[in-house]
Amino acid sequence: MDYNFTEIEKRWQQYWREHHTYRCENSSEKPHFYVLDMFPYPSGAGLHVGHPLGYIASDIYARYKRLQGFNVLHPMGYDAYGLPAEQYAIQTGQHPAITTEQNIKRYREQLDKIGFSFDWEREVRTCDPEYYKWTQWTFIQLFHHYYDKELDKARPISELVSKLESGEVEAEGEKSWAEMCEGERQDYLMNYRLAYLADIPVNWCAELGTVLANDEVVNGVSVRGGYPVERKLMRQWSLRISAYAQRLVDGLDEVDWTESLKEIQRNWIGRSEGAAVWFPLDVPGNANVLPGAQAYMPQVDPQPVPSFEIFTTRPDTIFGVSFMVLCPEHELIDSITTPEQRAEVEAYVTWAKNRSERERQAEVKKVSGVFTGAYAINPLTEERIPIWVSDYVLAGYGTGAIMAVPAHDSRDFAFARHFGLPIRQVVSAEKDVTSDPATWTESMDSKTGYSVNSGFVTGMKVKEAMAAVIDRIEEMGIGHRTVNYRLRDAIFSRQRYWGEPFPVYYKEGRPCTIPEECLPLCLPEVKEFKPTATGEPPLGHAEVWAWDEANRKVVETSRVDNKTVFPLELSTMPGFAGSSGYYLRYMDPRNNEAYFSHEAVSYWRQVDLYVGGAEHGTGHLIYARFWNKFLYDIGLSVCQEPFRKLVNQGMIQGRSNFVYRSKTDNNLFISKNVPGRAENTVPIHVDINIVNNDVLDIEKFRAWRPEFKDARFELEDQTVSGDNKAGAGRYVCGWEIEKMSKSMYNVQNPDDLVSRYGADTLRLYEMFLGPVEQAKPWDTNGIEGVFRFLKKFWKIYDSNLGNTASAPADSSHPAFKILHQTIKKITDDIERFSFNTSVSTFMICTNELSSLPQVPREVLEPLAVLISPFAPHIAEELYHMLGHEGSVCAAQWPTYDPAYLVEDSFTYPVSFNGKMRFTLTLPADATQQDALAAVKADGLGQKWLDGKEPKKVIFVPKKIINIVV
RNA sequence: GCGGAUAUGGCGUAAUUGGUAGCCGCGCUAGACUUAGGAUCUAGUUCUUCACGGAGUGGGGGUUCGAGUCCCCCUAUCCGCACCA
Repeated sequence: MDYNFTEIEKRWQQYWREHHTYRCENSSEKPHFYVLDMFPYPSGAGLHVGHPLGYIASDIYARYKRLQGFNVLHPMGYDAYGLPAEQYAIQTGQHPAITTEQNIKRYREQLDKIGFSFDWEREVRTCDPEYYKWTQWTFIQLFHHYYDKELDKARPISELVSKLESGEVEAEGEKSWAEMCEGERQDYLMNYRLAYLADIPVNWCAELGTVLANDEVVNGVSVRGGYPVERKLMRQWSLRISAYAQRLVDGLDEVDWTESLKEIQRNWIGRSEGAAVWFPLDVPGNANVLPGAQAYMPQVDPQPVPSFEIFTTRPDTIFGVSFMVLCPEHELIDSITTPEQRAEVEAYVTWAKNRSERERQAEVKKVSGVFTGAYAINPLTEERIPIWVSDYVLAGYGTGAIMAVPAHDSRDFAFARHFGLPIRQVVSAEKDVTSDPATWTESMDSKTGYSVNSGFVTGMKVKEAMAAVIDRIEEMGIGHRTVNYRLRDAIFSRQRYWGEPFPVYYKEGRPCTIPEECLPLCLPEVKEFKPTATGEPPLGHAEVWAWDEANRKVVETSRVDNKTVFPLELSTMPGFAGSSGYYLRYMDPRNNEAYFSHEAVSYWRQVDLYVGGAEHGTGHLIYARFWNKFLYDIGLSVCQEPFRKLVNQGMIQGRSNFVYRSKTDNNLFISKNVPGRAENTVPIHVDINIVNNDVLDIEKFRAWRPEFKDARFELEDQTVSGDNKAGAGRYVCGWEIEKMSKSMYNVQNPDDLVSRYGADTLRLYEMFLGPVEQAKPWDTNGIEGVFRFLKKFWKIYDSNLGNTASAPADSSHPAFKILHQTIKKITDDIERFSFNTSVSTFMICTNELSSLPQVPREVLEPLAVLISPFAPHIAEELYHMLGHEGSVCAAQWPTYDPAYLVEDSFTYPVSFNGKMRFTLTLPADATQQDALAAVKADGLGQKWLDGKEPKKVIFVPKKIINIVV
């Protein structure tokens, strides 16, 4: 009987569906294990071969864990809100819900064909009101919580209110809590809420008509679509993720992720330790009349002095400050600029503010700036220091003001050189040795060496000097140790239609959340998906989009009277909203009373294994960790970190094929290795589906496109042979690794491969390609080998099942040793996610078993179980053929018996001076003396010893014999 | 510029702890079977040499009886961040 994968796969997929084989319960005697894939955005293009790579790996692990007796949660769902469906809607008028539904259906069909063991009864979709109810609910909680720095966790905002009322905490700013009216109090609290509304500089993408989060912008253009992004001040919802910066850094120490991904996150969070220092202004006036200045009270002469705060990571270099720089947005600029400089400063500020992000980033190397005419006083040296304005100082980091130490900061150095400002060396690699900075070509940024020209810290090591300067500054009351983070709050509003509506309405211009019991607040219908004529988001078109406070329901927009009926928020939430908590919802996906029950989360706790792409390092994986920590703070989540172990599957790149068209004859195509081809042809992409092992199917090529119907070919030389001459007498195509894309005709669709080779072959082949974490080009050239292996594997069972009815096999049968070696290797490989070597091990095992006259069923049975995580369909069929009634999923993972693996002899490589010369088989318990004697007795040994006595003999039992002569 | 990763036959890769470099597969070569092969099977396949041998894991140096593996320097490619003070 032949291996009929089509029939087998269809049958078992149906069996699994009918028997709910992969249904998973929330309680069990068994230990629990949660295996999760990053859920996909269901795009119109369907699944390509890159998607399943991670899914196959996690599926193998999930199946393996089940066989080992774990209760495994292995769900799947869809990140269904997003821009492409909405862009499509704008172009065609097709409602994104319909497009999304169709795409999901197609994804599901494609996924089902590959034989994954997902518990589909737990499926979630972020666009489903039953799901996004809880996204909205979380938003409401974020709105009503603030970050308590003392307790280092989120607390209800009502606690802050009572503290302010009781006077336990004093309101910062000009007015006390008692003096504020209700509106002012609400505005004040907005500075503390974890979800807050504020006028902030946002990344505005005009083409997409929306703002974007920092991780959605790369090099000044949007990640989706590559459209230009500009800086703009807008009133937007944000999440105060920066409050969690330290915990997000600390948490990385307790998760099992790759070091590179942890580094990406640490980089993104960008923690830096340093000092905040107040520099007094040498300007007439006092703090009260200088907007943007702060008052500080010098201890010597207790007069409040107007000053401003800077942040530095190099307090030790304070003696080398030769100018100060303010960002163009700094409040102080206006009040300190001298009349002579005013025109120039204003022109510069206007220019700098109008520059797009892209220009700014592209021209990072260009130095620009202007002197304000004002001076500050170095608090340690009492020197007068000029204050400049430049856009190399960023408004969003620190205080937007710096002390410039050109000798030891490359940016300050470039600025000083450009404007001819003094450069003073205050750090030296060697003690007391200085050089003239005028001769330098670059600054000395290193944090090693000794302080020089630095008053009381001169001679100290940099590290000591830093501490000493901070101590002095703290004594003087002009600064303190502090930590800054690069991580900014996440902009949470999108001016789009296809996203979660905010459960928010506006009363006198101030946001109120709708009652939790009224959730979900469903996405309304709109006539158009574009912004409104007045520039409002698409929800501005909705006819039924107002909140009737008294009746607690959504009513016609026209009924807004701002007395009982109020306007609802018109923005929607960003893509990362729905994906930030989906892993928790899977634990209890049909719960209508709560996000998830306490019982469910107490049972599953966290994701034990998360598989997905590293491209989410600065987006989803940060947001989800933040979301989870917040839910932890309010008592929902039970673990601080959501994803215990994370495996990043490598990106699958496309492998494009080319034909070479003659430059002089449009119908002539010259094969790759024809001499002179390179100079006389231009490469043209050709559909990879009409190329096999880089050999072009000429007939299919002629049929591919009308302009090629009369194509003529110059083929490879018939006579050459040998390596790399695959196509003698045929047309050989060139190839290149590129992004998988329609326009390059290199997209490989898994469905085609499944129908040609079967899902099991596809699964094995994707794993065989190389380590899961490694990026690799997709190349079908090797799939035949894997397919041949499965046929061979099948044949072992097919030819042995007839003759195994007899007595149990003798345990000395050689098949047992092969089996137990395989069990050991496969188990090890799965544990370390080395699935490519697993496939290779199965091949070796199959080759060895095939060479035996017969294989006992005591070997065939565990082997079927062993391969079932990798190739579940064939495993089910073989298991069934062996006489089992149920699914192989109910079997037990085999364990190896070391008794079968003991060797009574070992073949030693014998080296002379470290070079392997020959091998020698000795008993397993041979000693060094035995080994040396055997070498001396051996003919080859005598030859290499050449009559000399060995100087040294290295003998490592069961490893090597090395003789030094 | 900073941070991270990678580099092994014609190709994808293996070598888990410093111990026979190249397992497994593709491709290629020769042969068997066949009307035929994009089927199946057998043997071979790092380079060089008739052979004995020699060389060989991006390049250079080092540690070691022994290095693909450890250390130092360099090169190339990929990824992330990028005026973050």
